[in-house]
Amino acid sequence: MIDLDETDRALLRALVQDAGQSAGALARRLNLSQPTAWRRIRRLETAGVLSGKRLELDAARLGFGVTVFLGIKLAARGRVSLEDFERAITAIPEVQAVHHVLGRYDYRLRIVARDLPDFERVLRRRIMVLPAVGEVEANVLLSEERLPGPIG
Amino acid sequence: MIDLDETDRALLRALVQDAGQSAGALARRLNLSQPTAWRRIRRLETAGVLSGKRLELDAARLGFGVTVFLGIKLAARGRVSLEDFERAITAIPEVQAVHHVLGRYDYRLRIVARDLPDFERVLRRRIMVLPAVGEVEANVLLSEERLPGPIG
DNA sequence: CTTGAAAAGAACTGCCT
DNA sequence: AGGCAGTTCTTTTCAAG
Repeated sequence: MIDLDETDRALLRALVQDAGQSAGALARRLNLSQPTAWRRIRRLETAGVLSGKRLELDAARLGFGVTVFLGIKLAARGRVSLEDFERAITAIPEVQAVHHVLGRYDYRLRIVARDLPDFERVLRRRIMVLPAVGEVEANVLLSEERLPGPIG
Repeated sequence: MIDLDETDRALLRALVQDAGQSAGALARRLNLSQPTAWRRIRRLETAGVLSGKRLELDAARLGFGVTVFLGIKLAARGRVSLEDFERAITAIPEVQAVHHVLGRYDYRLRIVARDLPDFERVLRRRIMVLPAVGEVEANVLLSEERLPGPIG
């Protein structure tokens, strides 16, 4: 764990919103010299704070109009191997994210599908057929907003 | 909605995993010329498929060791304004994402906190005090894995 | 910590197949 | 559509105040 000053926080805040900005552009925005901004960013990368740049895709424009969050409680019967379940679930192409969680459910999945019939196919033929699956709860995504979070 | 050939898909697959690659680097990887790769990426940007590059932060290294998913059902009493609720919830610094969903819950939040006592503070003093909040369910994140999804 | 400058590389443009 | 060669701009690195 590293500690940041206000300038570091400002850099992170700017980069979390748009990672496509150059060190030079950030320097101008924050009234820093270009080498200073560049060195600070490099320091954060080296410290492992910046884990990577990821591309955000517009799923709807690619024909995937439906996003569903699934909560899954594993079946209690028998010894269920978490590794086997995770292997099976990550092999489903429509699964975008797998969260192992504590609480009412054991896993929380983010799934995309072309439309609701397509989602039903994924649910019935890919998810429900897994022997480990117990209770399932679904939430269909209407809209989402990402926020900077407490770092910024 | 746009349709992609195999080359576009390969480009997206590469970029989803690491958005920090230049058009030239991608061209070499996929046996394309630099201008071709560049033109295709630009075409995808113009079409709105690439909605942006976001920086992924390692929350734990920044001192935020706890991530919790909250499902919130709005209170039925009175007319609850979704806009008011969204305004209040997005003003909480610890909230990283707000999903408006259909199903057992109305909203699904991703929240980060320094530790469990800190999360309890956020839950009690920030979330539960909102008049619109009805039923709440929490899932503490143990581990997560992001996958390319069906586009790649 | 800054400026200035040079080397490297990326982005973009026309022209040609 | 795809590629070649070239120009322009930015990033990155280094040297010096």
